[in-house]
This record gives sequence, structure tokens and C-alpha cells, in this order.
Amino acid sequence: MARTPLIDPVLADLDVRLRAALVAAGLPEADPDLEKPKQADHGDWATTVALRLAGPARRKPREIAQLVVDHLDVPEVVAEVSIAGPGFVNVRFAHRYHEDLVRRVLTEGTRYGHSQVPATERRHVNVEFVSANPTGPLHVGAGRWAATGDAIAELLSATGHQVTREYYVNDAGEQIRLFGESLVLVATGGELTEEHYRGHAIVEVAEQLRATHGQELFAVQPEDDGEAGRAARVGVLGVEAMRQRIQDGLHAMGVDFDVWFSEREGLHETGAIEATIAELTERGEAYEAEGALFLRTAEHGDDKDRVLRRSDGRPTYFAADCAYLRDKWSRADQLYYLLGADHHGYVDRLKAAAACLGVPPERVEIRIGQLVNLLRGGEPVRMSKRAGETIDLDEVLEEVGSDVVRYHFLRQGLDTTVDFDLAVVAAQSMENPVYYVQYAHARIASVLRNADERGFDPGEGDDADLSLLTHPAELALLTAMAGLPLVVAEAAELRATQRLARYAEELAGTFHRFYTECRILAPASGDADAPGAEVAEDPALGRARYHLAVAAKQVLANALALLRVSAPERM
RNA sequence: GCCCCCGUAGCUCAGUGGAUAGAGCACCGGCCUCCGGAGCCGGAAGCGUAGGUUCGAUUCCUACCGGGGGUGCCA
Repeated sequence: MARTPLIDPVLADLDVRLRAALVAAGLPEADPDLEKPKQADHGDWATTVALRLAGPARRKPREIAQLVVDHLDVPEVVAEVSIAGPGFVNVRFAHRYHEDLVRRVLTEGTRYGHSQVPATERRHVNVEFVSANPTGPLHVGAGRWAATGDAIAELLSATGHQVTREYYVNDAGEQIRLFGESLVLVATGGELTEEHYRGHAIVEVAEQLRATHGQELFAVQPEDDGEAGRAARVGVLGVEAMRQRIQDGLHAMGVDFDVWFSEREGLHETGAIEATIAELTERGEAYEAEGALFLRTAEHGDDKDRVLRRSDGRPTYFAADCAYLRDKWSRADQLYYLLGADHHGYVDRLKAAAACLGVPPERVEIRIGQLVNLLRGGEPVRMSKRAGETIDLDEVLEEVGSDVVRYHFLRQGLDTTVDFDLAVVAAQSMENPVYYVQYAHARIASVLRNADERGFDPGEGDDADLSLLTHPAELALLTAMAGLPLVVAEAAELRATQRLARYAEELAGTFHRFYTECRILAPASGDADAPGAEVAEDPALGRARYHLAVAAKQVLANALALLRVSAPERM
């Protein structure tokens, strides 16, 4: 199990003290493993170390817990240490901890929630995602990979890793010739067969090419050396045009890649594929059989050996995969692949390829996401590329907006199949959880505007008497706000965007409850019985709540920023 | 056949060894002379089945049942 990252200095200190207590009590060494209790009244943090030591120490858990507590050098920020249940050691912070937190959030601003993994775990992570074939527009399902890959990249970056967002463009091989042939047929009024690409985007790209290069582009040229050459020539241009459309569409969603890696330019034309095959052969990982060249992937966990070079001498697509992996490894030290479930068969061979190339398997991380069911009013929408019936990501983005699309995908784990119902997402969009979170942010912004208009003087955050924040709703909000750094660290570690999304929802809810129960600005009426009169009576309380709200707004904004969802001032 | 994913509230999903399993939607009942009711409070409702590991299992293992996807010298 991954240890809870002790990125919070207070927790790190507590961790050290707990370890010291174990030693002082003559108990076996163990990881204190601090965790957050589900129940708020169990305290701020808890450790199960006594439960886990019961076996090795051959004593009752509660006795061990008592020993730990007796030997613990309790730090100043801890108000109370108690033993509960079968042997939990619960820790409750002093109020000062919460006061410090508000100041910390205000000081760190947009950086609050970010952290640094230990230097030994810091990586340059190449995050490859989407990588859909540039032979057609992106469909809605690709939005899931776009949103997820982008947020993962953001999380990794926020935890101290260096990140490269990369899109692999499959712009080589048979499909490009076929794509070019499709364009030629569309442009010259020829008849498309079953195997050809079609759809409105193909027509548009054909028209675009005609507008740029003229109709003669689609005629066989002397240098084409026949119709296949013409198809390839047109295909290269068409693919680039389609790729640009994809790039623009992703940009509209706020997803921008650092590297658009062309298979043709980066692997075929540079000779990288041949070089990779040569290296694999040199390493003794390849062998000839039946006229073809095989890679010994079966020795590294794959079902069977895979062909690198066909008997006719052409390298396989898999050979390009190997070359690409090798190229990425020369530019990064951790490779993250985000693939759809339709590619799960690639996992073993890709990891085997890495092993054959001498890349440590743990540095090649392949995540499989389940596919997206596109529905309209509960009825499945066919996503057949051939018939051109796909629903483009662009259309959906235009209809419901990037925030809704991104959040819808990010709040669910990768291994659940996501239903994307256009009717639900578009028509009932006000019920989308993303609005719940954004509303909390906009609501705070609204209060701050009102305060400004009324000439409310909040003073400096440092001067505010934050010790006045003792209402249960205030304490709950403070506790929730304190959670962001750990949530970010865990979400990054687990590559689990839904952790952060659910946290944001929880935080928003905590704020809404605070807002309902605790008035920030005194009511305009001055009525002593009006709700919020306590604020009018104690202006210092109003100032403290004001700074709490500012800090809460910051935390919400930071959580949304990591998901790359907007945090609006107004809705 | 083999491989992967899923099965938690009526529905959509959180919860990757700990205490009383959480949200949203839907349903029932409350809350605006007051900072945004896109909100808040309360109610009813659940871990597919059977074993195993463990002090402790929704979580890990095995089998079974149910649903989804994959399985090419295609690209």
C-alpha cells in the first residue's frame, strides 16, 4: 500500500513523534499511517498503528494504544489525543491549527494544494493521451481521454513532476493511403466503397484541400508513380488538415499538447524504426521465423511473440510502437499511456516491448479507461465511423460547454463505463454537479462584491481575529479546506481524477452549509432580530468570516484549476 | 476458448484492509421581510452469491451468477 504522503508539515511532525513513541514504549517499528477519520467527532486525524501492532507485539490493541499515548510527545498544535473503539488513537488539533491554515491559504494563493514529491520520486513524465487516428474528427468518447489525460498531467505537475503532454499522430501506413483515396474519390465525385472513410469532415477536408491547392491536386501527377502514389500524397496533406482540426477542437476544450508526434516524420523518415529493430536484434530479443522477424515478447509477459517485420520486409505497426516507446524514453523517465479499453490487448505487448528495450517495466505505466456510451434520452447512439453517424466532440462542446464535458468525465473513475447522455447533459445541465461546485465559488465572489460595494473594510488577513471562527459550520469548512494538499497528492499518485472532483463537491457543500448558517455581512436592516445580527454586533467576527470565505474561494478555485474547469465569478 | 473491466440506495456513481458504507438525481416533509433557493435541514432506501486470508473485508484471493469490452504477419 502506498503510504499517505506526509506533505503537511504538521502531519510529518506528528509522524515522527508517533514513531518515537513506539520506540520509547518498546514496541516494534511500524508506520503510523495517519488517516482521516470518517466521522468528524473522531477527531482530525487517527492512526491504526495499535491495531496493526497487536499481532506482532502480542498484546491487546487498546493496551498498545495506551502505551503510544503515554509515550507520545504531544506537539503544541494538538489539543487532544484519545483512544477509541478497538484501539484507534485519535488526534484533535487546537484551534490555532485552523487559524494558521487560513493564513497559509491566503499566503500561498494559487499554489495552495500543490506539493513536491521527494526528489527520488520526481520524474519527467511523458503523458500520452487521445492519440486518435487523424482520419476523422474526434468523437465524444475522445473527450474522456482529453479531459482525463489533461487533468492527470496537471496533477503530476502540481506534485512536483515535470510533464510533457503528447499526442501520437498515426500518419503513416496503409490507412493514410486509404484516407487519401477517400479524399480523391470525394473530390472527384467517385464512388466510395465500404472500406473508405466518409462523413462530413472528409468532405470538408477535401474542399479545404481543393481551396488551397486547386483541383489538380487530386489528379495523378508524374511523380506519383500511379494511383497509389497519388492517394499517399493526398493522404499526407489530408491527414495534416484533419490533425489540425483535431488540435483546434482540443484547444477549444482547453487541452493543448506540448508535442504532436508524427509517426511518419518522427519514426519512418528518421529511420528510427530500423534503428529500433536493429537494437532489439542486437539485444538478442528478436529472431527470424517463417520469413518474418519476431520479438520475444512472450518471455516478458505477453501471450505470444509479436512480429516486428513481415515476411515481405515491411515493419509492422508494432515495430513503430517499439520505436516510439524508445523515442519517448530518450526524452522522459516515466511513460504514461492512457488507452481506451478497446486497446487493452496492447498492454502486455507494450510492456514486453519496454522490457526488450531495457526500459524498467515500472516506468511504463499503461492505464486502460473503459469506453463511453453515448446516449440520447436513454437510447444508445450508434458510433459507426463508416456511416459517418458519429457525434463529434466539437458539436458537444459547442452545445454544453467544456466545463460540463470535462467534469462529467473527471468525476468518475477510469474503470467504470461512462454514460454520456446528450439529453441529460444538455437539457438538465443545471443538475450537473459541476454547477454545484462552481456555484459555491460564484456565491463567495458575490458576497465579496457586496462587501466591496458596501464599503466593508475586512482589514488584512493577518490581523483578523480568526479565533472567533468556532461555529461547527466554520470548523467543518476549515477542516475541509485543510484537505486539499493531501487529496491532490493522492489523486496524482493514484492517477484518480475523481478523488479531486469529489473533494471539490464536498468542499462546496461544506461552504454552502457555512453560508446558510453563518452570516458574513451584517444585514442591511440593522434589525437586532434579523439573521446575522451577531455579525453586526461583533464586526471582528464578520472580518474573520470574510477572510475564511476568501480562503475557501481560493481552495475551490485551486481544485477546479487542477481539473481545468473554470471557476466563475458570476453564473 | 483466453484476457480485461464492472456489479454498492429505485437510478447515476464515490469509497484500493479499519470505527455508524457516502453524494447527486428521483420520492416524502420542512427553511427566504436577511450576503445568490443553481442553496440549506430532516426522512425513507444499499455492498450480486458462496467460500477463503485477516484481530478486522465493500476493499485482497478463489469459484459461481449477471452486464460490458477485447482477442489479426489490420492500420
